[in-house]
Amino acid sequence: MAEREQDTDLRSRLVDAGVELVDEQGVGALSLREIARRAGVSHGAPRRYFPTHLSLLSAIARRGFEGLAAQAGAAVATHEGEPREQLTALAHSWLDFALTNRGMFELMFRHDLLESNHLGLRETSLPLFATLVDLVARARPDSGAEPRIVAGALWANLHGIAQLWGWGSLQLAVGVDGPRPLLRAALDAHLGPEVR
Amino acid sequence: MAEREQDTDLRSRLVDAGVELVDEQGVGALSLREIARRAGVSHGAPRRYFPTHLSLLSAIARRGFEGLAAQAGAAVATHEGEPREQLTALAHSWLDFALTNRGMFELMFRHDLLESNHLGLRETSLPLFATLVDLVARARPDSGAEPRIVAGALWANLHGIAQLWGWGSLQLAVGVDGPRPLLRAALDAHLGPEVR
DNA sequence: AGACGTCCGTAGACACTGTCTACGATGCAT
DNA sequence: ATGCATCGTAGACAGTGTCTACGGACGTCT
Repeated sequence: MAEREQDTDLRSRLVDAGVELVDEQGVGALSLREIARRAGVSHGAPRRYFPTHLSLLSAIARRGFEGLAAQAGAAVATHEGEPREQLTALAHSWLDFALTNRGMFELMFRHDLLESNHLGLRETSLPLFATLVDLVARARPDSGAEPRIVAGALWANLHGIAQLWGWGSLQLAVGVDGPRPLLRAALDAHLGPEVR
Repeated sequence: MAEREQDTDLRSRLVDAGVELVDEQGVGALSLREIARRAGVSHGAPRRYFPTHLSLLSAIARRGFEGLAAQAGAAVATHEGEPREQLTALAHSWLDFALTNRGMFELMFRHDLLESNHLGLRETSLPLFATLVDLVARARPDSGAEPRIVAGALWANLHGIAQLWGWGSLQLAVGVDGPRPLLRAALDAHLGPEVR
């Protein structure tokens, strides 16, 4: 009859509550006091573990980064040895994450709500970008372009599609039924047309 | 000795104050009361013209969209008849706007702060996208790809570069001195390598 | 066993926010 | 001059993040 997750430490309970909350009601619902209420404690309690509102939000966002990194890593692992396939799998995984966990994805890139130092950007985003560079280098070894540049542009493209599609700017203008054609166009553009 | 813009109507004075404010102090400073203070009126005054905080922010953002559209239009007009040049000019203009007016640019795409219907999205963003589609179609007439798709992907790419570069995620990972190489890579990718 | 000290959460205050409502003041039309 | 509509003021209300003082529970040492 013990109330759920009542006996674990408050620190992770708060983050759990925040993850649920952003999932159900979006970024706007992530007030410090609402998270505390959700966790069943008073509004001053979080201060013991998170000195500021932003630090709590950063911890919540970190969960998102970890989830995304795991999901993307799994997608890359399924097509070992085929860089091009790995890249498309990575891209699709990223987009799926953005469209499935909308609130969390928005939070993760609302850098005005995050402590850009403490957050899991260095620890999760950078290695992920490193593998992206590596995959790009192996997917098009003949090209003279610098892989870092291509990877950066591709990353921005991917992010832009996820973002713009997420809030409806693209389906209005482009008029397709899903973001997949855009993703394919971006991949073809940055990696060269697919060989088959 | 008349205080500057004291005699114009309050409606536009409020928007002016907001534009200045977001320029100087960023999106976070755009509270209703602070804008009212800046315009020299009480905190209840804006309600006469803007029923809600979001509607005022939307009016401010509209100024940004108008400015961006004007700037981009001018850039396109300088290279009439050369679609490829027009596209690169458009892209550079867009990026310049994003990096010069950082606060405004952030506001313009914070759709949680904007009334997505009333705002100048339909009136400014859509025609701009239409010219983008047109330019893409003329810049690569031989390609079999649908111009709308290519234009959508390119626009997402452009937006992604502006956004990611704006908050420093890219220069950290890619390690170049400016966003220009990324822009060039994106244009080359989506439009095919430049002929010279 | 008793006293002490540290940890952890509560509760209240403060300044600030957006929204709403009641109230004047101003100027124009009849 | 009288009425009226327009416009801005001022106060209240619920909500927010941060800060500080307080209480209670726990373990350790003498």
